[in-house]
Amino acid sequence: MEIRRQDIHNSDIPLVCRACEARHGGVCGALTSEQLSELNKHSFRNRLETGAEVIGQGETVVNYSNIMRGVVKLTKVMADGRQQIVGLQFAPDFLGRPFLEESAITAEAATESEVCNFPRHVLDRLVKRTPELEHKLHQQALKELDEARDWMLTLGRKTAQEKVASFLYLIATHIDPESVDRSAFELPLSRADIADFLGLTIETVSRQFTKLRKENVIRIENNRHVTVPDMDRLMRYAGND
Amino acid sequence: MEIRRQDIHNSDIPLVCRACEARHGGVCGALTSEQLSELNKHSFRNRLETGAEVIGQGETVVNYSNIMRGVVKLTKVMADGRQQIVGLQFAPDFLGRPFLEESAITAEAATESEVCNFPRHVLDRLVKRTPELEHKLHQQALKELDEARDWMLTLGRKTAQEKVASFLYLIATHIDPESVDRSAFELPLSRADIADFLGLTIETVSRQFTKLRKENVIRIENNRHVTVPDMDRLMRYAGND
DNA sequence: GCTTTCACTTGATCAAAATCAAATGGTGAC
DNA sequence: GTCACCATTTGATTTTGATCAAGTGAAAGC
Repeated sequence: MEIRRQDIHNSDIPLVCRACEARHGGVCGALTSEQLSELNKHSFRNRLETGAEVIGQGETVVNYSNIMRGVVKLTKVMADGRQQIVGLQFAPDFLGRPFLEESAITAEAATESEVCNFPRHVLDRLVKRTPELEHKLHQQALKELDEARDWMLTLGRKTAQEKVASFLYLIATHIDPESVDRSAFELPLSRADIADFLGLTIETVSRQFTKLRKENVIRIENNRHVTVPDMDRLMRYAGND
Repeated sequence: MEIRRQDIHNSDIPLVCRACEARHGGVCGALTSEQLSELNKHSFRNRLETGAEVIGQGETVVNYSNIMRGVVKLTKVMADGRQQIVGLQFAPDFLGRPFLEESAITAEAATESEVCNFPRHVLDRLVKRTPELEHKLHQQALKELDEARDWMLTLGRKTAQEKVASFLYLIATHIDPESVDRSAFELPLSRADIADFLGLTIETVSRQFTKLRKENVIRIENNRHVTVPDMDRLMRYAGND
């Protein structure tokens, strides 16, 4: 089902939206120029330091957001502090759980990021009047569901080595959607975050990195910069044949 | 956001739909009587034996379904046969992944079940014309996403005992939505399926059942019938404080 | 009635990852 | 330059759950 690109004059579009990448890839692409103007009146952008919280588990949702730049992690915590990252969102993803007052997860910036926020009630009103917008949000939810289920297989059935390789493969294919060369990238997560994403400890993550490095599956510089000489080989290590 | 119940005369509704529970709880509730009649022309019901496959991983999706009765498990398999259940669907859930040709998962009956099937292209056409229907499907996708993320925490961070307790709690609260007394129920899954749902082996699942039984958290008869004397206690064993 | 089969349980041993502990290496403050 | 701090790595040991193997019990077939 192809979506017809709306023929809108750039001059009708709010200034800040014109150069926005999320406008075409993200949910704003479903809006007419008037709707965009309306939404823009209530929206504001902000920069997030690494670790800055967008919304906390159990808190009342005030805003939805579009990620303009950076990586946002979605986490769940248990009462005793055990933590699991249940999703990673990359620009230009929509951030938020429509139709619920209270957030079941914490969202926080994994890297220095920039987001564009809209009040929940404004977007909710817009969704009711704009089937195309609901369709976009529906597609986003389905994409996240597919990703969550893929990751459930990783969490439930893969070995530590396969998990770490799966993580590297995920980052390689998601960090920079435009880039042709996916063989070199910066890890957006610390070892502790990676452990929380994979259901492992930081020690095990570190050991598996060392092992993959010694087997020449990856090269690592400065802890964060990774090079993958053979992506298919990494994929095999990840158990995705 | 409350959805106005459509004021439809029963006489306009297809005979088979009149007594259908999924009509109000499920996606059909979003349809007018004409739309329901239209959809009904192309739909058919069938009974599924335990283990019967609704759709296989990698196959082309021909039908969507509503679960009328029973429990359907959604699984993913790796090339070497390792398997993970990534979702359990209970009546009257909608079954299917809108907008994708190829299924990323296998869906099969965990118990003897009954489903109502509609051809994909018929429902897809209806979705485009019926925002209310897309809204229902969107809500269903979001519900499944919430459940998937809850389960990711279970898979990634809980101990074997907490996992088994979490499974029992999940079944207790989902198997019979109408029932007030949730303290006695039949397990819809074999030990092997439970292991695949929890990312464990059958031996570990069995041992944890024995342990929970010895600690009087549950009682078990005939392997499948479970009684929970204290649901809050089970919840604590599941790590959900 | 007896055997076969299948699901489940129980026991013994093993291995993978967690835990506990210490070392390394880089960065920023002074 | 030195110190303090933090993230990461590496090493030793322990624990949890997997694996291998044998048993039990109930239902189905002959």
